[in-house]
Formats: sequence, structure tokens, C-alpha cells
Amino acid sequence: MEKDFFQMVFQVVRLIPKGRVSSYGAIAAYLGAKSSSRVVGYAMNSAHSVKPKVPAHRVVNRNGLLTGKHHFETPFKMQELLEKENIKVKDNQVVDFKKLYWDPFEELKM
DNA sequence: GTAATGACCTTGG
DNA sequence: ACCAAGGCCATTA
Repeated sequence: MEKDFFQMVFQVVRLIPKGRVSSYGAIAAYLGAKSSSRVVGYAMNSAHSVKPKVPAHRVVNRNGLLTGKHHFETPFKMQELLEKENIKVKDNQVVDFKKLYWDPFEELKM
């Protein structure tokens, strides 16, 4: 049961460049449902069920904290993946998050 | 169909 | 500045 909302979220997340991270609120806001930030995270929950693996590890919360690492196959996988992307992770937190922050409005604009 | 939960964010005290 | 509670939207039970 694929929902357009999910697909849209996956689309945006897949558009995230390598070595960059984004936040749920940003994606939700880009989709026009800033209040549905929770639904965005929910979509990530189904991300592992999607055909193209969605880089959910590039999606973190507003604080740059890897809140959803627990939902990964392995909590360390997410951190490892982030480090693989040249992203420094410190204590489940993205270093220079604001610098690595990828804003859909900036890149995707409208 | 109703109730409860959730990888969050915003606002109030 | 810090701590606490509410709200929103969709999914699942």
C-alpha cells in the first residue's frame, strides 16, 4: 500500500546529495505539511520496504540527532554509513549539522 | 469505525 | 536559559 506521501518523502530523501543531511521538518515543510513531521519519520519506517534503498541515515531530527538509528538494521550501520559519507558523527549526533544541513528549499527550490 | 502510537516540532511555564 | 506539555497527520491494531 504505497502512499503518495511516502513516495514523495522518499523522493526528496533520495535527492539528498552525498555527505549531506536533512531534517524531518524540512522535508515535511517542503511537502507542504510542516505539521506532519512525524509522518515523514513514519515514511522512513517503511523506507526499508521501498525498492531503492532510501538513505534514511541522511535524515535526522531538527537537533541533528540520529533518533532513528534504532530503527535501522543495526544502530551502528547508520553511523557507519554517515561516516562513509564523510559525515562525522559524535555521540549519535551529526557534527557541523548546520553546515552539512541540506535544505530542500535551497536546492529543490519551488 | 474507534483508539493508540510514532525515526517530530512548536510553544508555554 | 531549561523543563514540560500539546499538536499535527498518517499508519496500525
